[in-house]
Amino acid sequence: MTVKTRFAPSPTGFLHIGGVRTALFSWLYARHHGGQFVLRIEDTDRERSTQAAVDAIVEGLAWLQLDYDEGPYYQSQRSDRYAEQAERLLKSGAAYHCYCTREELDSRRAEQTARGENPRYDGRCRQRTAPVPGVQPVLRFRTPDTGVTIVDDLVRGRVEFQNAELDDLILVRSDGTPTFHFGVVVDDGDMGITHVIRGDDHLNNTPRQMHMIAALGYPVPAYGHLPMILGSDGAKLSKRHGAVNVLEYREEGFLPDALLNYLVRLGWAHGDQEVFSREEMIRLFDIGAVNASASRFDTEKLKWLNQQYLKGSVPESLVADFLPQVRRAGLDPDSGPSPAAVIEAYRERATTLKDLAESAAYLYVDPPTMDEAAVARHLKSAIHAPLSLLATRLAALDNWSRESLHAAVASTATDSGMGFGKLGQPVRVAVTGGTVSPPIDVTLELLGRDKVLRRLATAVSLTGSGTVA
RNA sequence: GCUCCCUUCGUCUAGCGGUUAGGACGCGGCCCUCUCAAGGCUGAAACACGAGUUCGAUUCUCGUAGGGAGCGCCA
Repeated sequence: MTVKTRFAPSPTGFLHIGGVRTALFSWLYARHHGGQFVLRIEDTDRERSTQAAVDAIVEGLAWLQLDYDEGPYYQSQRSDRYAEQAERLLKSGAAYHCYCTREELDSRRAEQTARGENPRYDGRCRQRTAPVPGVQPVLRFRTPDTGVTIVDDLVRGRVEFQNAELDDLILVRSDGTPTFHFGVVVDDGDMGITHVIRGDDHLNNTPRQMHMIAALGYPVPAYGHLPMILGSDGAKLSKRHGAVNVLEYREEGFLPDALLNYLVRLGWAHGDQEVFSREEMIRLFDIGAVNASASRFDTEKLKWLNQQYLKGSVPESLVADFLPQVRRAGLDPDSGPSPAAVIEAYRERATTLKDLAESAAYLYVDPPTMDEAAVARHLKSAIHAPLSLLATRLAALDNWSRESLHAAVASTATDSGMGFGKLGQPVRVAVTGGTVSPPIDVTLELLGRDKVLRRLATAVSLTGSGTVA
């Protein structure tokens, strides 16, 4: 049997991080087994579905490179098929018309709740033979009253449900549109889905869907219900926890592989391994090893992983994602050194591409923003002469390379009777405006001769003016 | 309320009857060092509770407590 899984989001908002994890596990399962992965848009709720949300889903999956073999299918385009299957169920007696109004249903539910019962449809229209004039009926599925339904869940194990606890679900609304439950079942059947991997909020719906899918004559798929992802405080993940929209992670400068790597470790592990390439994820993923308990989203660990990926990447491969970050920081990429060189110098001291761009701002802005406290501390009159000597030597340097720059700084320090660090830090402040940057030779090389000489000259006059103690 | 699910360091997790309960993030310390990082070493930090089963429970069973989900003509 060829494995076929699907990701079936409803386009009522952006693609959130929990959805991505579901998509990832479903995709991994398919890829691991050499099967197929389908994208299906569940837009039966026309009111809340938007094209913008569909676009965000497609774009998010594309960014993460979670590729699908079929789709996107749209439930809104399959109405005829649902109507056809509804008719079949009605004819076979597996479904029936229900004329109860919403008001009646609501008040009965209220009574049941008041009595401490599980609010559920009482099945009274099962026996009805004649239509009720003036009422447009819904179609309900006749769920068995007795027996148990066993869900052999891929992640939960065996879960039993008493059929008597299950009520008759609505398949088709009074306006003729299919409900989510019906759409899912018909689609999974038609599309030949063999493994349904989804959030565990659907576990309770599973036995009823199994009955429906069997009544329709489809083979019942295997199910795997994934635990939720919570916010760092243990509450349901929401906007106040920071980014929940995947595309915001791109804007924040995270790499897609890092995000996927982080997500795959939420609820799943392979021994002590933390870093997984895509190929390793596919090869090692085992849905049977997925945890049953919910986990919290920890941005700190994501950042660490992102840095691991930054360090491990070839700088050139990050350029395309880096340039937009430079622009977003209000900087002009053309006013700085080669992007690959900046990435090379910074990738092990940045957690995201965004902060990489921000920390490198002095390479682009001329003159750089000066940190006043750093200036006061490091650019004192005592450093005037060494700085001046260094400026002279650098101006005479005919090879602007890391090695010769390092030699120039070192010899200047020696000749000035000071240690390398005593000179290095003032130079750093002079040319970057701050106290933090890559090694001084790398920094000077990156900045280039013009900027370095200009900035040193400024510092030389500043320290020699007598206005700084 | 009813049904179902979950419970190992702060967090993500390994463990699948006998372990000094391991790793990772974060946090502290030390080393390295021109700053910041990175890297190396290192420290603190967990089996929710109570009964069983067993020679022996983190591990198996049942309760309790605490979390979560579902109970819509939403998905």
